[in-house]
Amino acid sequence: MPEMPEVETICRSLKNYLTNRRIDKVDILLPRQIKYPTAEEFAVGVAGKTITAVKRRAKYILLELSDGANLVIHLRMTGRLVYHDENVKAAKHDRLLFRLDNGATLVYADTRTLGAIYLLQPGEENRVGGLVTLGPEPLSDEFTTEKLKKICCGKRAKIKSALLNQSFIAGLGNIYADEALFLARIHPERLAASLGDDEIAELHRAVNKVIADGIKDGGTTFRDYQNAEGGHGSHQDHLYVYQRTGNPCLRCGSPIQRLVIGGRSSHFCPKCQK
DNA sequence: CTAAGTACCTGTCCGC
DNA sequence: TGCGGACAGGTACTTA
Repeated sequence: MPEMPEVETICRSLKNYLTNRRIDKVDILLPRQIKYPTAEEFAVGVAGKTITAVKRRAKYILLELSDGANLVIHLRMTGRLVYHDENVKAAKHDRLLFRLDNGATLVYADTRTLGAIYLLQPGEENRVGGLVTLGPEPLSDEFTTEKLKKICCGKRAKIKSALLNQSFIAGLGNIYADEALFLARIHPERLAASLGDDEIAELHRAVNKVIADGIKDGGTTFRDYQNAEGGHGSHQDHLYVYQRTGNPCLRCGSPIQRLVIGGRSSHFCPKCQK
């Protein structure tokens, strides 16, 4: 569900709520969401530890603990992290309840249960493959036009699929990939290697803009996404193509079309995007 | 190595 | 009303 702007929004709030809070204990309602170590070891490992920092890498949330361990959370499609002031009881889709030293509860809820949670001790950072192989992030110094050119060069994959590959660029998901391609006027089925220098430059600018706009709007809420306060974002009101199939292109008025590319639905303007 | 297809889950919506 | 199928902000695994 959440892409980089949604995860960034959540992390900015969590930083305020969680920094220097101690986890008294964790109630694990669905052990299989913990991928490493075992649920029992996880519970023992976090109990009594203080959260010293809240960080984000791509779509991963990292809670740094006082013993040097890292509590790593990936929300996948429907994961949510919501901070409650009180000692709440478990609701329908709640999977983990972190009880904090100030009486508050950090709730991890996940309808589809696809999310992944890890506790990594110092030296175990490589346990999470997806974290190790991440490419550069939009808006970072490493994500330059030149870098994007190198990423696309020689790739026979369609540009839409390439944008979703986290080892190429880290943080884009299905919404923002479609939005960036619309802004750059590039058809999602174009092969990455076929893009010219000017198109690469446009795409680089577009990726940075859609991600920055998404963060400014506090993310995109379609159904499941909630921020750390349980509220929603507003970027769904400013989308160009995503989930706008049949509606007029905001640039030329042509009906937006939908295609399945790499198993993911893709939305684009057949007239503007070449 | 790259690229594509499938599995993992639950819930909602739409057509028959 | 029920039932089947398509679909949903993602990634890991298998196959070619």
